[in-house]
Amino acid sequence: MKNPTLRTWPDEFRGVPNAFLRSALFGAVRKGSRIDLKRVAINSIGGVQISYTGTRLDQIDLSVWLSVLHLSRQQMLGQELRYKAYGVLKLMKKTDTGKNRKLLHDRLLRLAACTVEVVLGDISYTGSLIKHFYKDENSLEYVVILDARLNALFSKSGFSYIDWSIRSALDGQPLAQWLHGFYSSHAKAYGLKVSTLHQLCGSEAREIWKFTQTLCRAFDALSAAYNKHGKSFEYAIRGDLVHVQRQESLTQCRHLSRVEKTKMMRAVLAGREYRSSR
DNA sequence: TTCAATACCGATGGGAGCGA
DNA sequence: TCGCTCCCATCGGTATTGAA
Repeated sequence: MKNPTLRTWPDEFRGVPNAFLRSALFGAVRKGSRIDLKRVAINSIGGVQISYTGTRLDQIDLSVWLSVLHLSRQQMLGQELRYKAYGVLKLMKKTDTGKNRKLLHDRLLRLAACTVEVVLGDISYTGSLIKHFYKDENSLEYVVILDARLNALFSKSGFSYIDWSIRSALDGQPLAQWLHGFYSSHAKAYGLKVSTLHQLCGSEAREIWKFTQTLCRAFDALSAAYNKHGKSFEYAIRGDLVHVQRQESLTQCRHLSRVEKTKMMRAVLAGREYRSSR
């Protein structure tokens, strides 16, 4: 059987499975030591079940993984893919320094050494995020092999596009990056409790008020990043509820438009009055 | 283009202290 | 007791410079 390729997306976006954006798999955790987990259930919503074995992943791991996927998206999964560290760092908008190269190597190791079990309806995936990788010492290239079964996580409605410019603008702010991914995976944002976000993002803050402080800073940063890129993002925290309003992407507008059209047709067929919820 | 060393910056959570 | 502000330690990231 011929190996599949990933779905493709424009250069300014990155495709990410919703299961990963709506869970604490790539958490908004602080810098520093990472704990090792053994088949731990990861907090998630939307009917996604994830269990994880390996070193705790963070937003930098997600950026590295997305960069590898981006470079691999038009090539056959399951085959050797070759990249220079310089190219990957450039794609990640990181400076090409010894520290960052070591960081890249460590993150690739982490992504290759983990095991993720994802179940979403009739879709499931068990395996590492990078099947295999090594550094070719002759050509100084990284040789990466991605599991062909990863393709299952990129079903038509199972993944989202995230704006790479906005994500890059939030570098160094893991919670803001997590929020960006989370809200990018929803065509329409709905009210959520602060405590729910606290669990979903995998924050290590022990007290909710402390997390709320960080959350406000992260939302401010996210809002500024959206504005800088000519888009709007507004939030409000009322009591323990978080409300978000943002400018939807083109694909999400199309999706919402399809949903609205279906609702309208059903209402017309049933002889009911139709009111748009948008 | 690749790699390394160094100094400094800054995001994050922890904890002390304070007032209601 | 709770919620908040402020300060601090940690440690990953950046800037700069230079060599191969």
